Amino acid sequence: MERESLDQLTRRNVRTVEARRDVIREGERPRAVNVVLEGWACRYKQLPDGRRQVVSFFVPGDFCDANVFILKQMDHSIGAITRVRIAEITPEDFQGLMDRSQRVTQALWWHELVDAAISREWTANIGQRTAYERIAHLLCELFLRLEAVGLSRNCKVDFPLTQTDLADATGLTAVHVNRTLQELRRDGLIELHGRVLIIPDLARLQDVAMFNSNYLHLEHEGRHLDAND
Amino acid sequence: MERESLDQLTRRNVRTVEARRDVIREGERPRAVNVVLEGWACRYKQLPDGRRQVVSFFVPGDFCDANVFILKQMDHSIGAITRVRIAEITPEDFQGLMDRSQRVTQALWWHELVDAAISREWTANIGQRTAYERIAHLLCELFLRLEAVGLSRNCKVDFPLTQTDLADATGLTAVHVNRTLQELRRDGLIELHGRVLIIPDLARLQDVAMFNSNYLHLEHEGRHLDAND
DNA sequence: CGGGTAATTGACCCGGGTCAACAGCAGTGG
DNA sequence: CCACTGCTGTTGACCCGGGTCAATTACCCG
Repeated sequence: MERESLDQLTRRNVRTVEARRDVIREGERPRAVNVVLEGWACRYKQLPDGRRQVVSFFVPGDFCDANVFILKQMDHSIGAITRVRIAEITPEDFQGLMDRSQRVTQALWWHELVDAAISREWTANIGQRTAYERIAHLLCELFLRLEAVGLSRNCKVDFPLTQTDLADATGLTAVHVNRTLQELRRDGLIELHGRVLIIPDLARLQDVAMFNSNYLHLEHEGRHLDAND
Repeated sequence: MERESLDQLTRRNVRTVEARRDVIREGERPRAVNVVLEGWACRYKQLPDGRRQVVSFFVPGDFCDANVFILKQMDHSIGAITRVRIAEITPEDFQGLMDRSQRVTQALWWHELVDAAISREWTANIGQRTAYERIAHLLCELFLRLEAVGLSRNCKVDFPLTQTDLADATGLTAVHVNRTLQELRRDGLIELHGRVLIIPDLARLQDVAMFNSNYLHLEHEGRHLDAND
């Protein structure tokens, strides 16, 4: 039942944003809760001098901040990586959703908590790991998240990020990402060509990345209320 | 009225944790929402090989994750920096709090959103800024947060972090933090001796740090329901 | 086939890490 | 009152992971 009311809302206001365009920009007033239905997007922050940091990726099923509209303005931008289809849920609809069902509210809190956990993991990733471990870690995370929403097929996922995207997300330069990806390939940990990523032995990749999936909290029932699963 | 019911809850189960002890450890099941009443604490994550990343600091008034008990286990630890007094709010009380008042619920969401925003800012800070900018940025943030809860007095705040804490929070080594603090002192941007931090000209420090306070969302009313203000 | 984006390579450099010694100072116990 | 211990801060010498700059080389798409 909750499933259905959510589905309904995500069908109402759908818009499409072209690849490499912004969904919403830092400084703007958030109008709605965005749900990514299709495609990839990212949050990013930009320093006055142009340096750019991607602070999270959105894959299908992800919410961009339940309740953002509580805040007066965006403190970061959301950009489309590929062309994305995005559902906008108005504050009223969103409130209604939470009023109607305790379970949906729980699921939304769950999603927020996981989102926060991912963000902290990124901080630790960038702060402590070497380039090699760091990229391996990010790939593990993305792979598992895609798998969780049914977007993997025998160790293979669609992977639209450029090396520049990876660089902006890991705090490295594109040149160094390039070299590091080559090492990962050479070591047989990944296959990455064009838009396809293959991780032949996830356990091994997790190992070198010191990846512990606990922060994704994949076992909880709450996740089954995600927009896509 | 909401103010009072919250105050009441934070008086009920208070415990004290000594400096440098853990409040709760990664892997444990979260039992309650923790509110820091007094002292400083931090969240941190530790890699299997010992590298440690502090992913946030808690100062008086801060909530450690509304609703954490939704999750099955902690994906990080919370450690006391100084001796801290912490109120534990049980899941039931917490739920009651939210059921009783829409405004409190909003304030809690506000707090979660700000917490997430801070976490993202840290990611960007570590990913993009130089050591000098990075430390300056962290000091700006902490100063403003302390000010917001009334813990500053003419440009001066109590500052119990060691250089090792700063190192773990910024992804630098303690040695380099030491050298960078000396530079900041030499440039007249900070005075830091013992447990006292003085920022004679905050605007100037913000400038070199490229610090934009928007992510703290200080202007919102919601913050006035924090445990300490 | 032309134009643009993304990936790759090479040469060189620097911010910050590492290692190791030492200084300052608070607490503690004799 | 002083020696002892342990933590925090400081300094110096040396090194390396990753950045910078600049030129190519795929690749994709119309």
